[in-house]
Amino acid sequence: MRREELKGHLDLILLAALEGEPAHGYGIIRAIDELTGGTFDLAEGTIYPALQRLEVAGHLASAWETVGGRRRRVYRLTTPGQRELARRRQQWGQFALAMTRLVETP
Amino acid sequence: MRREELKGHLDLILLAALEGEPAHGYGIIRAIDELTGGTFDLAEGTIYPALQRLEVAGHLASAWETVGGRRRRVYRLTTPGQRELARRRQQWGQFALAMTRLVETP
DNA sequence: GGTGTATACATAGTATAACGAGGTATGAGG
DNA sequence: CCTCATACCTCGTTATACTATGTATACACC
Repeated sequence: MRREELKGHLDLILLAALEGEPAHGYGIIRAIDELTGGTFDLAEGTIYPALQRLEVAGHLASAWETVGGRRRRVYRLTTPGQRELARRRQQWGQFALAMTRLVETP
Repeated sequence: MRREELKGHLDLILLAALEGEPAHGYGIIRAIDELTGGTFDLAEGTIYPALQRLEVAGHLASAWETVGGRRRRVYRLTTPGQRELARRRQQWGQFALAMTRLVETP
């Protein structure tokens, strides 16, 4: 899938991915790939900078973990991040509704 | 609405706007604004270059018209443009479905 | 012990496209 | 005349997803 479409929606995806429980970048990539049946096969160069942006913005917080001898940076949703997630969810709903109105075959 | 979200979706919007009958840029802007209840209030600097891109790509064709003493550049959907519209509609469906799966509150 | 694969992180540079700001011109209404 | 709506255009900015590349560990296989 052409990735230009993702612009402006990636943050919502990542915040939503971390809603339930903390996770690390590589794991998020695979989870998204699996959940969407391969529709979103995100590059590492897409995810890692995006997670960093969200942490700088205060929406995520990270901590190092070691599992099976490998280091992971595990991200969790902060309280401001939860608010941001709600805000973006609503925004997505509005966007999708508008798109549907414009694009639906009458 | 933040416009970053539009990236990659504007072409679909414009092709769909021209599906029924030809229209001109300024009119398309107002039609989209009205249909979406103000959610998409697109700037002229967004629309005009986009229409030109689509014409260069062969998906639209344009002709000058004069209505009430004012010149309009009227765009119509070409046959390749209709195929492109169908393709992008399907793509949007896939995108929206994937987003819904990732973002829906469980 | 070497090779390949999956896991896991990171960054530097590029490309693209929507947008902001500015410019031009006509017609109608007061 | 002045303002407003109509109608077009273009240049420069900016945000951000992506490509390419590099690093390192664990594990299986021969």
